Amino acid sequence: MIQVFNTLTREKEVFKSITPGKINMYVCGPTVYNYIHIGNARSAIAFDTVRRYFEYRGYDVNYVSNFTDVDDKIINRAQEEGISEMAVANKYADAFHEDTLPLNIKPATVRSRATEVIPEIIAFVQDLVNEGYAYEVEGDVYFRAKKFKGYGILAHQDLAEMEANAAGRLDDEETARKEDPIDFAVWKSQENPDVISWPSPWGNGRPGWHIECSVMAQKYLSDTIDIHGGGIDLAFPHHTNEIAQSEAHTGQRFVNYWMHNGFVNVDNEKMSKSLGNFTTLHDLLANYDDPMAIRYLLATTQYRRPINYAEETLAQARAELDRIRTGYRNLEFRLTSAISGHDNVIDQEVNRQQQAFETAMDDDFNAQNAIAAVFELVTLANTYAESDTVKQSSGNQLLETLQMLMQIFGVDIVETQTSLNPEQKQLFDDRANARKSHDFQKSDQLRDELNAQGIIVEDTPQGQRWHKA
RNA sequence: GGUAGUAUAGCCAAGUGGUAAGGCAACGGUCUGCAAAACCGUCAUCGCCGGUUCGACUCCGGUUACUACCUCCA
Repeated sequence: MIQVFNTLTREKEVFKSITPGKINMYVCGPTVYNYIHIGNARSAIAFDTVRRYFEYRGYDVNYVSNFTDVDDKIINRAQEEGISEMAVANKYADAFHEDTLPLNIKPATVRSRATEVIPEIIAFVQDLVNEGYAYEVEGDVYFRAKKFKGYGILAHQDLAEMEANAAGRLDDEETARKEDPIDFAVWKSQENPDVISWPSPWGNGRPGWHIECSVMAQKYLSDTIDIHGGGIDLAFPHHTNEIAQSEAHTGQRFVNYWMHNGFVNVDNEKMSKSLGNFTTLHDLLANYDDPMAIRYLLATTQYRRPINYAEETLAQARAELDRIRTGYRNLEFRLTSAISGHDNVIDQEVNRQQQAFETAMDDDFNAQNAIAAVFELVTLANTYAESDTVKQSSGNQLLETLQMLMQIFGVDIVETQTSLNPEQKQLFDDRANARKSHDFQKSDQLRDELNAQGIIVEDTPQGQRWHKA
């Protein structure tokens, strides 16, 4: 039984998919006008981890996400750089794929772009107009928020309050056009031939921000989907408006479980584009040599909690991950001289911790409790590796479990296989011989030499071993 | 102003009506020719003030601080 915190009800609810064994989920992707920042990465990782856990639990997950590839920011960027809107979108969509690869984020089952569903968007908007949920004003089409019963409940916003706030904020021109200040655009007029636009029944224009997600979720999934995810800031207005559009359109419930990830903060302050205090993943990866540590940090914090990002927290995450890697390596090496068979005590403990992991993750993806079970396995691996007799089967099972559980977080703890070059191999063997003949001066010198080449040599009761620094 | 969230050791962070998981760092010890790694051990009374209770960090009331959302934003 998996429990999921549903933003709509603000409660943990027992998760039940519409179709047994299958999950349809939609996650809001980035606007591709720049490299994604750590906050975007966190969102992608949070839902990738959710997806991986559901898959581990045997679900077939249909994961749909989008790229918003046409909006004001992209248009501005295109004009600044003197290139087309699509060139901007393509560049940063490619960068997204490139940068998320080292973070081990699984590709979406379907990754759609807004501009790929323009006909569907226009048809959707037309229907809203026909049904009286939307109206046209000089080429713009607005959604009548008030006509949709229950508008704002996702974010628990009070309509009257919103109205008061919206009235004071919007520029007069746009407010004047709308019937009501809280109405929002589903289609935006664009008659300037230098700016990208599509012909529509209301003249040339482009989609409003929220409409693409409603359209894609319906097109690639269904009228009612199991899970819709995104950053907590999207609850209002984006998801609020999606609900209004979709439910007005289909008459069906749009989403069963709304999941929202918490923010990444910098120095305890929100990281945002307007504050300019964001770090792009692109830059971070360029200056950091352990992408798995980034994944570890972002995946092992419960998805709804804020993460305070700093070099120090990343370093701490890396230290934790190193402990897991080392434990894995310790037992892996020990297994080279293990005997066949298995130990019931070990097997049972491995099983127990795996269950603890599942219990934790079942509880709204409580990653911190899950990782605690992983550390129990690490300690078990280390103590087992030090025992006099190690059985192949149990040792292997322990390692496989450790690897599998970390893979749910998208963290690969098995270092890629490398080998010593012939010279290093010679130094390594010479050192073993020097130690055998108690020539410690020489053996220490050889160890230093290898160390200088990034090869760490360690002695164990089973002989010396090495790994990369 | 409205609506939410958070406050647990030097740091990160679980948790629950019955005397505080896990990790990082630190310190002590074991192991080691020396290291490294590992292992063992030490390290908090849970923002503040009241209340309920046999008993609260956990429930209730109040209070303080920080953060977020209220049409740029993951």
